[in-house]
Amino acid sequence: MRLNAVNPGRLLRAIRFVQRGDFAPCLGKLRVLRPHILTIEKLMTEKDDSTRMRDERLRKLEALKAEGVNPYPYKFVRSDMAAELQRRYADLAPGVETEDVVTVCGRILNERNTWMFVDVYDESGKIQLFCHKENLSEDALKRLRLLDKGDFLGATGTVRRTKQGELSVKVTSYEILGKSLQPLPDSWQGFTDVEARYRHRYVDLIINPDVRETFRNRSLIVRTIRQFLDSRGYLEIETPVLQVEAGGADARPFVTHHNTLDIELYMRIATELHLKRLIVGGFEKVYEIGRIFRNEGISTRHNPEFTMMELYCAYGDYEDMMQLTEELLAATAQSVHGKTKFEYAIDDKETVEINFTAPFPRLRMNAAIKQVTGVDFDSVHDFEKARELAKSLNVDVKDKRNRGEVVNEVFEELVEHTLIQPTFIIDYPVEISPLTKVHRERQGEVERFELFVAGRELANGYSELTDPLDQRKRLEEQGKKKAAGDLEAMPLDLDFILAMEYGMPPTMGIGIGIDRLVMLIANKQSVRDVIAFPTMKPIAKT
RNA sequence: GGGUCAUUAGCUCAACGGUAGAGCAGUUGCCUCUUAAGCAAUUGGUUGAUGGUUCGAAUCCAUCAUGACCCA
Repeated sequence: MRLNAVNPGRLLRAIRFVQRGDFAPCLGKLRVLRPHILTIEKLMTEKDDSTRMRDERLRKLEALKAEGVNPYPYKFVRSDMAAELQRRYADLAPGVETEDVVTVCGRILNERNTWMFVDVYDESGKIQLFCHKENLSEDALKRLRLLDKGDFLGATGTVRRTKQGELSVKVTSYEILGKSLQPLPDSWQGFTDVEARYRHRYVDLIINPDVRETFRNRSLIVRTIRQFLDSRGYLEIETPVLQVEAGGADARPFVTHHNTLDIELYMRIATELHLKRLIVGGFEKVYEIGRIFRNEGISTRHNPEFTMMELYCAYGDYEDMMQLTEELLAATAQSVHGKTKFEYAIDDKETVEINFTAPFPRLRMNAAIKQVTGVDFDSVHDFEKARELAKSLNVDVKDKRNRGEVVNEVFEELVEHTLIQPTFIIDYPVEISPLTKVHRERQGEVERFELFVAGRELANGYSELTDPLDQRKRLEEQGKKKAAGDLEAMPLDLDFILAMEYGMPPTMGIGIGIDRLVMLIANKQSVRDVIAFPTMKPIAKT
């Protein structure tokens, strides 16, 4: 270790060597250290910038308390929201003062001219406070200096519009409603660090108005779906998250443990099997908007927990289901945009207008593949030939075990990303659809559709398999896959089969990924932008 | 899982082998005035972590951590 470095950080490391007793290499240089000892001691005792800023706010907090002010009071009664005032006084001319007294409250995000002008934001928007010395007591004026950006404030005063045209409340009294101890990011430069925004979403929400907008839209979309379905007589019923077997989809579940039963439980990967039990039980229209958990990778398109809407309706088939889906999706787009067409940025370069106006085109999977590649899988019936064909298209199918998986892989690899406008891909291979009725006309296929928009899967629906004997056979096939090491294969849920043996009416069903739907309608490219608190790796403690 | 890039003050970013800087925020004055925005002064850093190379590392190398993008 050489000690002629003057960087305090390096010196500190040198000190550690000395503390360890390893000072032989630096004996001759100790004299160099002496002038820096003070710097080092300062470094070791002084706090970093963020702590000092917090301390500054703590100082103000104590000062407030010393003056008998409770910086965290119990309640505050306001007369008006900011946006309501902006509406009501939209025609008030610059420079005009009213005698209307209002009381507002919100978070301080900006201040100008040493607390003479204070921008307060409530959930609806902004209102400026005008704190002039002629309206405030000397104490109140002085106490303004104990405020910080980020504090919650309530204020009473008269409404006026300043000469510069800003609607303001001329403050006669104010009250601190919640002291902030943390400095907010710079409001002009913004808060752009993606990781920090997800980890500290509350700060993101304070600083970035479009983030609040996104979650308002998300709520609106979910509410629209509920209203749409409720008005058609659908019943929302909650099904278990904790299950002994996690079935209904191809995915690896999260495993958890029940202490008193001392058993492993799985978190659901779909709501399908329980909602269908409800159809057996006599409900004819059921749905659930619920959290699903899949133990998979994390990416811009995948979060381990996400929200899915699943719906089942007796006596309908997949054709009826597609029709309902079109109407439902049109309604969600309408609720946010007021129309069924909207812009979506597929990537940095390309923005398209997505058209959610019903009806969406239907295209058989094999026809879609033929359209893109020129290859017609309708005429290929055996596994080996299908595999050869896929290889000729440069699609890797070495881990595929049957013709259906190969065809699906070709579709996902080559066709899926080309489907920009809403398109129903219909008639899937039977091997990859263990819960779907076989096609009434076409051998080897099932009555299943998936809806693709902007190159991504958005929904998945079928004419539900209701034949218990066929169902048992198909799940036994899955069991073989599982035994062969496929971790995503479905388990054999014997109670589900038993339920079906009691008899089940023809049923249509669908699952719609709510997060992906919100991404589309809110024009977001990452699923983390539409999940308030996305799953993050914990930061390693050092 | 693989590749590329990123990580420097509270925030947004410079410095790319030679004394770690700016703007904003913060603090202290003065000023009762404003729309990024009054004026002036000023504090603030173990450059993500750990090792290594070097006379000298924010900078080069290795490993790790976290994230973004692309691929699987």
